[in-house]
Amino acid sequence: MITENFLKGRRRRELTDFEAGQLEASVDAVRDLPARATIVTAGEVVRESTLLLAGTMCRYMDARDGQRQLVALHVPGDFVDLHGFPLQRLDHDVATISACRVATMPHERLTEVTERWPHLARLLWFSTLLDAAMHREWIFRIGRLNALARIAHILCETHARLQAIGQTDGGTFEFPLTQQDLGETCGLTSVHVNRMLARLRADGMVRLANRTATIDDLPALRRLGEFDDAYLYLEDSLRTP
Amino acid sequence: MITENFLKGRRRRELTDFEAGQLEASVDAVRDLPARATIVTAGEVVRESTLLLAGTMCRYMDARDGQRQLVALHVPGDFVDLHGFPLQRLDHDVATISACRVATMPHERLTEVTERWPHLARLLWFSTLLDAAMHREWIFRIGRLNALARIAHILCETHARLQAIGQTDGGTFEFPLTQQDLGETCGLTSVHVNRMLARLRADGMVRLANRTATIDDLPALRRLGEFDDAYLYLEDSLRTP
DNA sequence: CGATATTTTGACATACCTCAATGGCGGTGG
DNA sequence: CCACCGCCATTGAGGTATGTCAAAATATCG
Repeated sequence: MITENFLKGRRRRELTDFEAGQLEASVDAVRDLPARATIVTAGEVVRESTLLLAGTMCRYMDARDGQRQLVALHVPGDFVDLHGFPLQRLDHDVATISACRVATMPHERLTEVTERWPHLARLLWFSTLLDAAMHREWIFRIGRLNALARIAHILCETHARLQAIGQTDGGTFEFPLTQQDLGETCGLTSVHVNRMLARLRADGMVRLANRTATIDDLPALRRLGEFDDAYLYLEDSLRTP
Repeated sequence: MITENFLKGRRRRELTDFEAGQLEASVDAVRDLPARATIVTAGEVVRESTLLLAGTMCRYMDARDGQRQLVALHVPGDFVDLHGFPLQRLDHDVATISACRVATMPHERLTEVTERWPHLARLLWFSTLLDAAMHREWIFRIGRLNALARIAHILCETHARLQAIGQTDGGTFEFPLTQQDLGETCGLTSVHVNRMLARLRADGMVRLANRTATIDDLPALRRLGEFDDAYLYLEDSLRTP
């Protein structure tokens, strides 16, 4: 089921079977993408939107000196470039991190569907505002937390999001980011990320290896990262107080 | 005209007179707020949305130790809490910086209007995605630029946004943020902001005084802050290449 | 199995923070 | 209208988290 993970585990997800069907019927292609492939470039006009079915993707911006800043990470169920539907063009690049499977929907079709079904339109709008809420949390993370806490925070976030779509096994989940990537999401160098990860490992909080993260002490990690999942708008049953 | 500045100067602003009228008719109150007043608290259920008519507002989040991180600044024409319409509750606080005038619209009314007029709905959606685009730029600014460039960047952004609504006089515009506030938007301490502002002044780029900013060398400031206004989605006539 | 990307480690540099004190400006009340 | 008070800006000295550069060790991929 293509829309299986869309808004899964979110509060107010009232996506009816009918609406899910409307979305499915809007899909014009399902494709497999290799790791490290760019699918949208900043400034380019976007004519379709991409729903991530499997794998990890990211959105990023480049500084003049070529340094990269990630502005979002995406997990299955996310529309990675739905912002391009109302905006028409994107201000950033979108790329895969791991190999991915995606479904695409033409914008014309989304226009029809949203004009016809205002409630579905509101759900799509809602999903883009979840991105915005995560953006805000990232501003907070980078602006106010130190390196150790930033890393703790993004790991908690990813764990919570994957848990919501049933892709965790206790504290273990796929995490295909390199330490370089992690640095680019946290505003740090890969060298410093490496040292901080060593500390988290030594303190018995998390281990990263083989593109897999294992959280050994979630409460401690959440405390350290000042992580409160309210901004993810999850169902109460998925939240940890 | 209450909606005068809404999406003013934005590419694809096709807000018709009729649509503007529908929005105006949705207003249930126009109010004046004092400076430094909080109007929405994180977690609270939001039942109306607020259009800023005059003054400067902000959205922010607090760290455990009480440090504050601004996540958005708002100028006239912005819906400061429209995210609360699809999200129902907000993950951050919303407050005034200067004294402000605002118009409020009940969510029930917005639901009616957007269900009836899908095109207007798309414009409202668009406006929330402008916020998201600015959020991304803030992530980039804080994650990748040094202190001097961060300050240059936010000043360029504010100048461009105020210029779009006709509230600049050449390089001069109202800027009611204290150096403390500026630090909270850039992830810096007020002491360091002070030193950086002194440098920008000495280099003949900007002066801040009396809640007023004066940009003396915009090209240099843009270069320094790596500022490219593409993410503001302005009409071509308002852009500087 | 070689080639390449990623992680790890060390030594050193620096941008930014912290603490603390002083000075200035604006707003308020008498 | 002046004087005071409080917020805000400014300056200095010293500390620290994080960056830079470089090399070695290890994992991954074809």
